[in-house]
Amino acid sequence: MRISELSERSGVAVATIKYYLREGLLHPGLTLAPNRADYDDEHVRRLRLIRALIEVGGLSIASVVQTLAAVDDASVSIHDAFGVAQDALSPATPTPAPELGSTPTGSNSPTPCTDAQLEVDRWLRRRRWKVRPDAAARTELAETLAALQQFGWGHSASLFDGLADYALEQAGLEVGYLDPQQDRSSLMEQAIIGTVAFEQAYGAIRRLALEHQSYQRFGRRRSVSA
Amino acid sequence: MRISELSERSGVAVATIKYYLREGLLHPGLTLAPNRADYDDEHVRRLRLIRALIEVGGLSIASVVQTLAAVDDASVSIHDAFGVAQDALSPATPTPAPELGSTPTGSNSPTPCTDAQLEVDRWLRRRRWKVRPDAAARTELAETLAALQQFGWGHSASLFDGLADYALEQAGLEVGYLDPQQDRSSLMEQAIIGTVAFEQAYGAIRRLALEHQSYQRFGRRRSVSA
DNA sequence: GTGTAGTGGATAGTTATACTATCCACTAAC
DNA sequence: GTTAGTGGATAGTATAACTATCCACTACAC
Repeated sequence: MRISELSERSGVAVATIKYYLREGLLHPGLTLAPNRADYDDEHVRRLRLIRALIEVGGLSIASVVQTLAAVDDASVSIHDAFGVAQDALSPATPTPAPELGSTPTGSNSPTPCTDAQLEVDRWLRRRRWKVRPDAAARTELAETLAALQQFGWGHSASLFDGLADYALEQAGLEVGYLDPQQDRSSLMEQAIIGTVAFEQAYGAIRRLALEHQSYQRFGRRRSVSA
Repeated sequence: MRISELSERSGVAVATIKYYLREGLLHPGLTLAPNRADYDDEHVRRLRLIRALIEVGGLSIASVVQTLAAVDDASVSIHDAFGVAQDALSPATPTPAPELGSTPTGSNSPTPCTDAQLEVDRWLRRRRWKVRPDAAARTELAETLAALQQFGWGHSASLFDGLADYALEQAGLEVGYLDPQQDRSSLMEQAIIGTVAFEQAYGAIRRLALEHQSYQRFGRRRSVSA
């Protein structure tokens, strides 16, 4: 298959495919001649996965590269690949804080992130969840906890207990759905798509549910004092 | 309060505050002289909200503008403001598809999005959820359904039934937590932060739970055939 | 008074991301 | 033997979110 056919079949522009090849998202085709290379169904399949991660999961190209590297590396276990995919979904440490005293942050921000971080770590220990100490989701959760605290949504991580009970159950179903007997790359793909797509799905469903519930509670009332 | 003090107290750089003023995210201070304006605690508070929406929720500046406009517009009901915040959280219609025949998409992509869209709309009707027909989350959910279908995660929206039952319950708790007696702007802020932060929190918790469950199922095994 | 740090406002520049377009030597098929 | 198309390289574009510079001016210290 030539690049133009790959483009047609995947719906991805030729220039974009070339870009993905350069970035290492897509394996190069079999070079038949200096200006002739052969692509196959694996390339179509890979492009579908790439587009799904970008469009559905909102991953950056760099995150996709990392994720696909784990998919392709046969020495990475399914479990470890899950970890990579999960970190790729976390919004890439939005708090680098390069330790410069030049930032306008004076005596403010009494490291609420660290407080929340400790709280989250303690909470995870109480629940006996086996997660890497450096899992990106830990930090992410600590940041959302800090934000919720600031705006009057309670102070302790036990705020998340209900969510966690349900998430554990749901994650069990999702992981259980995967068949360890099928071939490794399909299993990986399915696990990764599941990780990103169900997360988006839950977000969307939650927003629909919130809209429905807020209609029940606040609907038809045209404003609430000033 | 002068701009430098506002910067110190909020931890946002002066240049960034000026940028937010230009973009209309922050109300201008009270102008005392051509080069003197006065900012108050409301500005500090607003900056905290803006940063939380951007850092925790990952919203774009444009989405924040829209959300804050709803917060400030006293004629917008709480319920409608929820809708605005929810749409701001959806990843801004990543499928504009400007109807150009020039795109490389030939006869492929048998509008799976539309099929999934119909399926999602039917599913919502079955559940009797009251949501705007143009809610962004509908489209988003349809897209994730299409992705899940493509990768072998089942075909019907009933895949989401469990998620939806739980989301409904959780959304009820969340909306119920809001006190309609408190002043409008605090209520709005709390509702909006809740919408964005709990969504991120659930995502993070879900990833932690997935990691835990995948450890139980796949951990210690070093790869699964090739 | 005079100097100077800081201000508000405008405008221009920067960095990063994700493409998109152009160029070119070449070649396979008509 | 022409020509549409290819692979590969390189350059350009668009957008987002800042960041930096400039400038006339002014409040306050001395």
